Amino acid sequence: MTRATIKDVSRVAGVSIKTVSRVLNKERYVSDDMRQKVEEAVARLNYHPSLAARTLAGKRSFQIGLIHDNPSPYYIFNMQAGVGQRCREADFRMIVQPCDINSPGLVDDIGALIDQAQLDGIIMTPPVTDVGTALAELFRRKIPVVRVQPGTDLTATSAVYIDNVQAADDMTAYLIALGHRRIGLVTGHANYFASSQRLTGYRQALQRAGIGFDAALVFPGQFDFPSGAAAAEALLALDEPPTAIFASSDEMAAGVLAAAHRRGVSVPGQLSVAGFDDTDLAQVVWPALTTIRQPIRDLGYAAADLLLEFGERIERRQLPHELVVRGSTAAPKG
Amino acid sequence: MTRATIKDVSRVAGVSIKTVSRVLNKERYVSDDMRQKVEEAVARLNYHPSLAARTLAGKRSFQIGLIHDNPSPYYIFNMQAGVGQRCREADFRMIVQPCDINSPGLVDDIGALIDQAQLDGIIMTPPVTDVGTALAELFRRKIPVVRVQPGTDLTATSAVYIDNVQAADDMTAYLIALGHRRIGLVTGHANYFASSQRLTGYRQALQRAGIGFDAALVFPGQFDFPSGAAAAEALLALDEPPTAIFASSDEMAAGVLAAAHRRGVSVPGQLSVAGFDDTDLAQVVWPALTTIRQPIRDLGYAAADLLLEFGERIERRQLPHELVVRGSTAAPKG
DNA sequence: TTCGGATATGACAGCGTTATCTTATTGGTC
DNA sequence: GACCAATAAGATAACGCTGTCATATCCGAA
Repeated sequence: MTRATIKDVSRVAGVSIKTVSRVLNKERYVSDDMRQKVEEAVARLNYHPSLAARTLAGKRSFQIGLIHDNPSPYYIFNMQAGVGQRCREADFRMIVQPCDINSPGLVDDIGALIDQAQLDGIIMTPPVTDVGTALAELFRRKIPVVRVQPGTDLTATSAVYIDNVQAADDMTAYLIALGHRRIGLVTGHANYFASSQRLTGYRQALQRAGIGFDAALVFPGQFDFPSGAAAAEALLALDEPPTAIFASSDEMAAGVLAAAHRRGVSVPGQLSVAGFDDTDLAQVVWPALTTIRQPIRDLGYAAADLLLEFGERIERRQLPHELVVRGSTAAPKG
Repeated sequence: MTRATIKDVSRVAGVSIKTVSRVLNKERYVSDDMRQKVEEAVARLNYHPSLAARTLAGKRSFQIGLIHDNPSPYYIFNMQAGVGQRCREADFRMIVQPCDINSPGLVDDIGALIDQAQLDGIIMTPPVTDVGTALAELFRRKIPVVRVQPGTDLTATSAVYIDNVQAADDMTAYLIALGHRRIGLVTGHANYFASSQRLTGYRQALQRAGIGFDAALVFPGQFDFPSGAAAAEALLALDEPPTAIFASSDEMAAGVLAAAHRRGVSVPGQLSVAGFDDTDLAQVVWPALTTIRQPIRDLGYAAADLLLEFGERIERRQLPHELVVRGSTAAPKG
């Protein structure tokens, strides 16, 4: 028993294959009578149209690509979940393509992907969003693109994002409100525009509170655990150490926690620690992290939605973030 | 400028399209002369064959599916990375399909996926591996299947796996060697066959050491953080609490750590804690977890390899696990 | 010298859809 | 009552490849 084709359906339903095609594609000018006959035949034969044939014959492939170079399992998992759900709703398929933004073959790989699979659209996540050569290639091919949290050419493509500046401002202001005056900041990887945005938000909140900016309290990180731990070691070794450390990712915040534990510094008693992202990690370390919830899954859903709803038309959508207070922050001593 | 087709290549190279096809598919009976001409033309035109056309015309689709219903971002991320890498090497594409093993539409969804995309093979991860109806559907379609860590019908399909019994035995024996006699066990979700296998390994090691099995020390978990914390609370509240707790996943071990922290029980001073998997998590909690390294990425790579190398032929491959000692375990006091 | 298998290339049908064009049929308007 | 637009359905040609079959050449053995 081989799989049913559109011809089988048309024979069983007693109509032409074009009519079957019309029903499948929800085109106009089909009588209810015909539609019903076709739908019955489809169900009876358990017919599923061949994507390959649809792609070859038509202009659409019913597939979109998700391109990323992101080492965070949590981020990718949730992004895929969001994009995947929207795809399922539209009966589209999601092709996931990890890549390496430093590879010389990056642009060719992306081009090959689009050519081979005839993708209907592309979603990119940071830091791929800001690779100029890759963007140029996509423009050349005139393929609809949605970028998640782009850092450059903001109006060149559709985009979904959160307000990183405001988010970092919120967290910093929260720590200030608790009574902290010396607040350390561990920044993120320089490849990510979000890193500098968060620094901006941090400075903005300090300034509003009339607290001077102290460059000695800002330490560069890579978004990962070791760099968070290293930054904390350095910050805690200062003559006048901070009473709170705001890390630009939960992973780095976990590193800060580990460094504090190692040094016998109690959290939040002697040191408040804050993260960013609200990944699963935030709730499985001890104490649980005060952090900024970034709706990664929703960002993915929204990205796919823009692609499917608007295609080439450029649209932008900002999603809300949220300050989540848990056990890792408290008022400073004294 | 529209994309190049095989006709363009054949024209530029001055050969028939069939010869181009032969070169592309690395078939026999092509002279070096021809091959070179074709390759030059392919490069010059930046030609990438249409997957849709290849799938429609040929017997293969150059796509395999990865079906999972697994809530662990880390597991999925690494599995995808492994499968994805092997796919890239073979110029195949990976279609990721999350699913819900409790959904009544599961079997239909899988069938639709295979029909629509004409997949060349399927990889399944636990617990989907052991859903009888889904397996039956795959057999009906005679599609090559590789299961990762299957729990039932072990010889029905190709499979890749680690020796869970031995791994749990190794960890338990290690704790015994440290001097522990009362060792708590937090088991995994009942849907996963690995859960009972690990219990078997635990009992096996106890028995070999002449330590009686105490059912009060075994607590059911769900592989997640809250259930680990709950289990630890219960175990630590016993009249005679264990000096070590072996959790069947790192997430649960993190829960155990949190419970210990909350109760002021020092780790590893008063309580040793061990996990399973060696996910990223193991190194970002404090203290870092002693655990069993499960080569998830390698399992994915091996699964794809079996599919691509052997197709329908049933093959099995066992991969090595590894005991990783970190700071969360030590000899018991006294 | 002849024959046959291995090697090398091409012509062309067909895969299962969608797109285009054509052909009714219907219903409202003047 | 004639005409035109809107509606409804079908016939058939692509789409870009692979599979099949036909054909040509080469080389070594009988």
